[in-house]
Parts: sequence; C-alpha cells; structure tokens
Amino acid sequence: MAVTMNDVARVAGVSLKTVSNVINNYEFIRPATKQRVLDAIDELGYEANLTARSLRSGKTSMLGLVLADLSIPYYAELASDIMKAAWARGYRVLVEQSGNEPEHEKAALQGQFRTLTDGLLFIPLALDAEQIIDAAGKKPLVLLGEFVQDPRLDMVLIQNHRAAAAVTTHLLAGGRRRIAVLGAHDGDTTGSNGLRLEGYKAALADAGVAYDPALVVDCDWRRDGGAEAIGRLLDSGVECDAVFGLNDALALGALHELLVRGRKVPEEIAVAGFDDIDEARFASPSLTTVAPGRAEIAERAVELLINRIENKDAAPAVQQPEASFELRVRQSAP
Amino acid sequence: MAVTMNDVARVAGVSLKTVSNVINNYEFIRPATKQRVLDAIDELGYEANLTARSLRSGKTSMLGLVLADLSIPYYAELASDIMKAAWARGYRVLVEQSGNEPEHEKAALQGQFRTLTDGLLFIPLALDAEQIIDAAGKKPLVLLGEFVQDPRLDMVLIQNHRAAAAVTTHLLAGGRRRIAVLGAHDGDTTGSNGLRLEGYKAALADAGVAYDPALVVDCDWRRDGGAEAIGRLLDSGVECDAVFGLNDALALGALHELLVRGRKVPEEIAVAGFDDIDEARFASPSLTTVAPGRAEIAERAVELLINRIENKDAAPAVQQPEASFELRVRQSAP
DNA sequence: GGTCTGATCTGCAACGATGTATGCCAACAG
DNA sequence: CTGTTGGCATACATCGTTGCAGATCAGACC
Repeated sequence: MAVTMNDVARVAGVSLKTVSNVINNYEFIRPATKQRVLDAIDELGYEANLTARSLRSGKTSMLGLVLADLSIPYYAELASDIMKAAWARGYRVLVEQSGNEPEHEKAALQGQFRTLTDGLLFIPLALDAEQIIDAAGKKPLVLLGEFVQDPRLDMVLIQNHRAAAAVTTHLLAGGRRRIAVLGAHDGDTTGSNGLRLEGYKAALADAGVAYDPALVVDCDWRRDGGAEAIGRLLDSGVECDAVFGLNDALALGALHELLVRGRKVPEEIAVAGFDDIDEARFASPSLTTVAPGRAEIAERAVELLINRIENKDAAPAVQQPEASFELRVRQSAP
Repeated sequence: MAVTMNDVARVAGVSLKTVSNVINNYEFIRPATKQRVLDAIDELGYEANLTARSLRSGKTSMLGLVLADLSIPYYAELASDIMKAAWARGYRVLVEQSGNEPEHEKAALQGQFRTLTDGLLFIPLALDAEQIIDAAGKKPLVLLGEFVQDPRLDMVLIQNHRAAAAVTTHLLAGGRRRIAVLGAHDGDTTGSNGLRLEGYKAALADAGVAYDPALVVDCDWRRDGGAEAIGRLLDSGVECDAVFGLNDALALGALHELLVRGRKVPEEIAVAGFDDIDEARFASPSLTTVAPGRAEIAERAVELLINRIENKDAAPAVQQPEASFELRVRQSAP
C-alpha cells in the first residue's frame, strides 16, 4: 500500500540498505548516489514508517504523560509546555488522562501503554510512592506535582513551602491577619497541600500571628470546590480578611463566590492563589498568585527523563531538581 | 530484554501462535490450554508489544489530533473530551500542537506523524481547504472548528450562524442596541468568525436594528486580544451597550478590561461570549455564552473518524454532522 | 475399517525498518 | 605486480507480532 524503502531502492537502483543509510545520514555515501536516493524519495513521496523503525530500534521516541484531566487549566498549560520541550528534543508526547482514579493511574504505569513510550512523566494523585514503585516497570519515570515525595524517585520539585510562605507573608504585609486556607486539611504535612499549608504556618509564625485551624478548609482543587469551601466557611460564621487558595482554580472559585455574596475584593477580603494559570491574569479582579515556574518545570522534567532514557546504563543518583518560583501581585491582593 | 510471546509459549508449553490466539480470543482453544497460557502470561508479567502488533497489523489504534495549543482552554477541554471518546472505543490520541503556523499544520498532515496514527482530527487555522486536500494523504481525516468549510471534506459542524444569532437576539431582548462584536473583520463571511458575524447581522436585521460596521473590531481570539480590542473601541470614542466576543477567551479579556476601566457589567455594558468554557461559569460576573455542544462534537468527530478507519473500503458520501447548541444565560448579560 | 468433519493447535512467512558482517573497487605503498 | 587501506555498497538476520495454510486428532458416519 504505502511506499516503502524497497520501492525507493528499486527506483533509485540501489539496495534497500543504502536507502536506509541515506536516511540515517551515514557518512560514506557518494554524493551522486545520495542524490539519486533523495530524488527517488521525493518522486515517490516516501515517508519512513515509524512503527517499523520503533520495532527494530526498540525506541519509540515518545514520552508518556499521565495527568488527571486536560480540562484542568494548570495541567493543560503544563502539558502544552511539556510537549514543546519534548518536541524540541525530537520526542512526541502521548497523554493519558487518569481522571484521578487509582485504577487508571496504575494501568498507565504498567499497561501496554508503556510499550508505546520510552519513558513516563507522571503526575500522581491517587497512588502513593510505594504503589508507584511497585507498579512501575523498569522504564524511566519522572514524577511531577509532588503529591508524592520519595527519595527513591526522580522528580521535579516545586518550592511549595517557600512559595506558600511568600504568598502568606505578602498577605500579612497587606495587613491581613485572618487568612483562610482552602484546599488542605488541618494537620496535612505532605503532598502539595501539606507542604503549602506548612509554608503558610511558617509565615504566620514568623510574623507572630497565631494559627487558627478553623480557617483551614479542605475541598476539591477545582473551581466549584473553592466556591463551595469559602461558602461553607462563611456560613459557619468564621470571619476572615483574606483567602489563600492552594491553587488558582479554587482561588478563582472562591473569588467568584465572594463576589456573588457581595463581599468586596480586595477591600474586605483579599484573595490569593497558587499556579499562575493564564486565567488568573484576566480574572476580575485579577488574581494575586505565585508562578511555580511552569515552563522551567516542563523543561527540567523532559530533560531529566530524556537523560534517563538515553543514558540508560549509567545510573546516577536519584535527581530532584527544584524549579524557581515568583510571586505575582495583582489586584485581588495588592 | 522484555518478555515476549515466545517466552510465554515456552513456559506454557505451547506454540507461539497459540499464545497469539489466546490473546486475540480465537474461538477454538481448549479451556485448559487457554488457562495454561493465561497463567504463564501472569507469571511472567507479559505485556503485548504494541509496536510489533502495529507493524504486523498495519493499525496503530491511535488518532492524531492537531490543534493550535493546549493552553487555550477551549482546545484543552475539547481535547479532553476527544480523548475520552476515543478511549471508550479502544483508541488513543496523539496530540500535535500546530501553534497556528501553516508549516506545522502541513507537517502534521503529511509528515511521519501520520504513520503513527490511523486517522486525523484536525482543527485547521492556517491552511485553507485546497491546501488541506493537497497535503492530506489517503488516511482518514475529519475536520473540526470550521475555519475551513468545504463539501469535499468530512467535518463536524457547529451551528455558528444560528448560535450567534441566538446570542445577539438575547442581547437585543435585554434592550441593548449598540452591540460591539470582537474577533471579526467587517465583511468576513466564512470561517467561524464570518459565520458568527453573519448570524449577528441576521439577528439585528430580524429585530430591525441597523448594522454599524464601526462596532466590529478584529483581534486575536485570546484574552489579551479581547482586552486590547475593547480598549481600542472605547478609546476611539465609539459607544456601545453590549459586547459580543466571538469566543469566550476574548469575551473574558474584554470583560476584564471593562471592569478595569470602571465600566459596570452588565448595568452599563453587557458581555457575552461563545464556547462555554468552564471558566465562563466562574468569571465575575459569570459570562453569558453559548455552549456549542463540545461533548457532542467530540463524540461525533471520533465516531465519524473511526467509522472511516474501520470501513475503509466503503466510501459513503462526505459527512458533515451538526452539533446542537445551547444558550447559557448568566450574570454578564442577564 | 475407512472417510469425513470439525475442533484444536502449529510452522512459516511477512510487516518495514536497522545492525552486522562482508564484498568490491580504486588508490596507494612497497 | 602484489598487498593494504579506506570509501562505498550490499546481503542477511532480526525486532515481536499476526495471517495463512496446514497438521493432528477424536468422534461421527456409512
């Protein structure tokens, strides 16, 4: 059906292997021969069959990316950056949506999906480190997102603690004293939620402000979660003068709910988030947040994974580079 | 390295082909034999090599999806739905970002990328129908997004004209008479922009309201485009009492800019969009928009493409199903 | 008992590329 | 004139799977 190397070889009057050599830029080919082959390729419109190449070479030049759902803006933006970083290095990205379900995450880690990729970028949400190590095969794996942290696994870290502290300090500097936290459970110390909550607490302590567990409300990290959580908090009679959403989605949901309830932002209540998704810039009022270095995370993760893939034999120590962050002060918490 | 069918065959004490037969649910296998094979598979942790399978069978069970950029919420949400629809039918989706560049779009249509997929879902932005037909190979292709319309190509249609008219009619019913349009050029008649502009005009005509080209402002279909466009309009002294952004992103950008400039929405100026991205619901004020049936579009497009793939010989007429739409009235234009 | 039928299983070739080993020839040294 | 070197091209095996064409065997049937 499709044009193969054999067809090209026949037309160019050379052997199949010579065509292969031309395509792979083998050094010792007479320019005339090379030209004949290239002409034949042009004439026939030959395209290399990547499937066959993969089978023979054992490399697919594809990276798997497992995340909850692309409809979540932070993941979509991260995926976009990851694809660009991978593309620049000659790799493609195959996205797998786990929907936050353990079954799907496990399937993505060990299923046939793996045979299509040379390595995996994984944003775990449902599995813990032990389960990941169990389920993962021998193929390279780099974690993102740090709901899981473990010294045995490669991952790209966000400075959750310091960044959350920076947000909190900024709110405190604005005179806020009762800062609600959305998206964590009092007592969490691990995962993005725990680390960010710890950063918040540390900043409070630094400023000599007492920590009030009543201000910490757990919820889904989504817009409706944030809206619902701040509603619950206000309905319960707890008063606050600032809200720190542990990601932008829930900060924006909370922002929306506050405005619906007629609260003035930032006059009565300041709102801050975490992630700096594109939408934060264009919310009304625009959202103060922290940019966790998304492009850098994507770049580092792809680089680390590809290094693992291409130097498979060498097994240097586990790597956990940290991305830098930046506070983005906007209208919602000036 | 990895476990192959051969290993399984050896352990189970059957031929390689029998293992293959078990995996492919061949009818005539003694239950005992089947069990032995399954046990061996379990014991060795065998996973079929999809690359080899693809090479042999000529099918990759992957669909290509070419879009501008996943960081654009509408595309991300559509991609998420498409992946789910494809997954439910046993296909995976390989996303390719064109960045809206003709070169990339062309490369995605004809490059090696195609050899990895059984068919392509394509949201063209830079190429026209002629170029697409030229560049596309013989593999199945379904278009989305209708910047291109052509009777020779399969595509899933949005009811741009009727939906835009519905939005306009709604704004008119709210007493608005000077409705600015963002994202089109006066005189556009094709593509999403043209079709939506025509719908707008038709609704005006139906209501006996004069069309004023000065109210039509072209810009990028992004948040900053919308912000900048409404700014330009207001700065030029043109007054309006409503803004219709031809997609949600620019409507939200405009909304933001209006609020920054102290205009009251919806009291002074109503704002409406098109797409019903998740964010529209949580904007402040929440955005009135039209939902173009995203899930339905994804479903239909995947279904149509897979039908083309699996009934390749049969070549029924070009299909262009239309998705249904729904007006979502919210605070920005009650 | 021989033939036929259908269930069950097997061997071989092939998908389209690449790695390895090798052949051939011209140029050059001895 | 022979032997060696290096540039250039080729043949063959191979990656892991599936399609095709049998092979084998038990029981049914006459």
